[in-house]
Amino acid sequence: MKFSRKSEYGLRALIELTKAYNQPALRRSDIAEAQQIPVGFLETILLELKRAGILGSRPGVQGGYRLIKRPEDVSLGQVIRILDGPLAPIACVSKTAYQTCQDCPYSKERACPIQGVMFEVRNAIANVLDRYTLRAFYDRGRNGRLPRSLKRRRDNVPSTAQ
Amino acid sequence: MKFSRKSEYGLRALIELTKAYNQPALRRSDIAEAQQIPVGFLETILLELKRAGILGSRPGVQGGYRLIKRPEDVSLGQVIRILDGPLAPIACVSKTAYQTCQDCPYSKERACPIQGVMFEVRNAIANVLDRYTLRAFYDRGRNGRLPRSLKRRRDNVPSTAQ
DNA sequence: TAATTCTTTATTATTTTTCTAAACATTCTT
DNA sequence: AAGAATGTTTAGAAAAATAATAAAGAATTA
Repeated sequence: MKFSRKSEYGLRALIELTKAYNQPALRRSDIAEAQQIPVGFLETILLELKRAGILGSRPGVQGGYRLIKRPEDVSLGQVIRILDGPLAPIACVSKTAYQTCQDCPYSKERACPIQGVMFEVRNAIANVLDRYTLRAFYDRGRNGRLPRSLKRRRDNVPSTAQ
Repeated sequence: MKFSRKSEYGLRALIELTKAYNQPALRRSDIAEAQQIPVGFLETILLELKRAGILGSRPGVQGGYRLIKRPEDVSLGQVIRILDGPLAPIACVSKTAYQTCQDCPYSKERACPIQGVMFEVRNAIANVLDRYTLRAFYDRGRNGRLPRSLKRRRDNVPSTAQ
């Protein structure tokens, strides 16, 4: 259930771009260096984020990438969906990429004993990731804590699990 | 963020084995047929579940696999951890398989702007999966609904997301 | 026009997942 | 004790997904 390297790199690149919001564009090589990301791979990531309308770019001297949406208007869920695809742990509970499960022996979905749980998992993930925006990267001071306004509704239930 | 086929097959096999709880063992070929799972792959899955102490088995005539724990004592989270590994979306927020992120530029973890969110995601997933047990497969009648006793604490927040 | 930087496409490498095969061991029945 | 039915183990092949690289091209600025 890991996120891909691509999502991780994408988020880390967006940390840099959010810090530079409303400032001169960042070259991909600068981002790559700051976040230790292979520059060629970063390229494909930045372009996907650009096509999705989150980043803008300009070639040439003084060129580079910059965040063109307000940090508070970009949720981490959006970013991860762009780079990694649907959040749903199985296709038959995805809201935008729904597919019947291949080989699923339950023709009527109400009868599938797994679907309900997976739907809850999907919602639980989406509830967290759609609640956080890039603003969390922008606000974050040197102590690394979230601003109080974002701490509401955290379900910080203790667990012995992995 | 998909679960692997292995986890899906494992859960589906456990549906059959839970329905047959306290009844004669099921042959792997019967499970494979009922749930449309490649029998060779199923084999490795059943053996992992056996080594983890969830299933028992016996060779020979009348042999097969059976659930040796009570359905209510096996959470879906346990099953998925056995077959797919940690639930955490990145290693640095796993409780039992913690690792510092490779190439992470934040030496002090409190300073990583991503870790907090991912920790919440991990908890959100674990909260759902550790709350459901195989009992959900045992109880489930032909209407496919959960028994009322299991519906508590469901965070069924509507979302437009995938 | 030349330097800089993004853009696009293709391709390769690596890793993970999924699946198969075959020889072996155990249990039960007769 | 023999033989049939079934699980066990190991190795590894095949397929798919992920990660990374390369190279030629296009846009922008000075």
